[in-house]
Amino acid sequence: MAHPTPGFFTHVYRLVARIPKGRVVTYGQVAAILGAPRAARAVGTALRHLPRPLSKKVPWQRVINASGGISARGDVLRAEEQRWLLEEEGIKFSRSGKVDLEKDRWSGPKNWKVPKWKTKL
DNA sequence: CTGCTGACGGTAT
DNA sequence: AATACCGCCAGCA
Repeated sequence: MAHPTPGFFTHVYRLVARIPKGRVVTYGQVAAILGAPRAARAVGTALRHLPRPLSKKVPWQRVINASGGISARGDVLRAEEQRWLLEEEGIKFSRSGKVDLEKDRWSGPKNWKVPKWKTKL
């Protein structure tokens, strides 16, 4: 079909693309905004598979974990780059490497319509 | 359909 | 504070 229903990953990319520079959101937040409050892990999976070409349009570095930290999960190189990119846009990290979510968290788009994607089960 | 795999998150230790 | 568990879930073999 010419207009296939966008999958979950696509919605993740579309939302992340709207995060303002200098602000951050958690994986769980992204999931909740998309209408799947328990799919935080799937959001992480989506970003892990972010197509190279899209990395220029999608500010993946602005998505962090619920503790305000960067999820390394083995990929230390990426983690370092992520922190560097965030500091580059003004985000400050505590001595323990945490972002101040109280101050830098983005609450999500205004007048947001929860999307729907091909559901399973 | 079954059974993995994670850039998660909450709880318990 | 740091680990360890465990439930969740979209994708994919």
